[in-house]
Amino acid sequence: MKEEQRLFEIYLRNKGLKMTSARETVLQAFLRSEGHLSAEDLLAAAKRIDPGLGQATVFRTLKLLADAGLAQDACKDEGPRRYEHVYKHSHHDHLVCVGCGRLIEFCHPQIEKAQNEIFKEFGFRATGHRLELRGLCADCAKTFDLEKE
Amino acid sequence: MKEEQRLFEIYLRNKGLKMTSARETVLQAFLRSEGHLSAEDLLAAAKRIDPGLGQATVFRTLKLLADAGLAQDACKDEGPRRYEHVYKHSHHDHLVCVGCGRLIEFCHPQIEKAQNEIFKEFGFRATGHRLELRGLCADCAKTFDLEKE
DNA sequence: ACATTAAATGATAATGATTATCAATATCAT
DNA sequence: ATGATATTGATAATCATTATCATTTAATGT
Repeated sequence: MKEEQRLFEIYLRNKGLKMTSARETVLQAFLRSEGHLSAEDLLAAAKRIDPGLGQATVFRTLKLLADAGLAQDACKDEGPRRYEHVYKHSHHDHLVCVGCGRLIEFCHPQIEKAQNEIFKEFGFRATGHRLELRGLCADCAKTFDLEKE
Repeated sequence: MKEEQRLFEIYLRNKGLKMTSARETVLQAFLRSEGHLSAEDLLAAAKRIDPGLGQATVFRTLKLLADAGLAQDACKDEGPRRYEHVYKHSHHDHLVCVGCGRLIEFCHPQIEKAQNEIFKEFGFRATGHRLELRGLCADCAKTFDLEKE
């Protein structure tokens, strides 16, 4: 809990930015949450702490959190952008059903390894990666086949 | 060239939709293009074929193309959604520099293989995947380190 | 503590991308 | 050709995000 706050403070200081109560509120709301959340979600959560909080501040702070490496956006094709935790949250990739939207999180060390090879190959310093597999889950595949006939 | 058109026609027929000249125009424009293109890009290209074409039609048709499996969206975090070719275009993954935006396309058979294992493991029928590695290219990493001091 | 300076805030307007509406038109099966 | 229905382009509407701006707030130096 406190560790992330410290990281955020350090990040802000290095950038010549200020730690404000509004930013603290947003950070708290973010840390208490789980899963993929949009700016709107986070605004709602943060307003439960400070009802006077402005919407724009959430957007702004969310960007800072991402830049600070505490949040990253979880690539979703529809709707608003969604963020997820990075710090002290084990990395996972996504398997999503294009039929029903079911989302499975998985982790495949071999893939992670291969990715690092690629970063090295192109002389990149890794900052993140995102792997999204899309397909039909067993149930939806069944339904889909029936529709075809 | 013609093959994609046939596929699209079949797709439309199966869905009870109609092949119209507007859709043909959009498809032609899409097939002639390369790379990642937004709805706006495609509208511009399609208008060179038929200046009277409406913007909404491009959005609508692009969705159909994606649904038909001819296009898929190339996940980009900023700006409008962008689509890329699927059919008869070899799959590639993306390595993007968060500093300068440089985009490298690569292909790593081992990763592809591992992905198929995951689909199998969860009983999914694969329809697509997207892998995006993000980092700093050598040049930007250098600049970045200097800034810190 | 206090003043100073620059950044941050919330409200609101503005933008950009996408989607909904709708009357007129075009397509397909018959 | 005819009729049923999908499609069109124009426009308005919506959704997410960003810009603007007067006021407030935090960090720094005294």
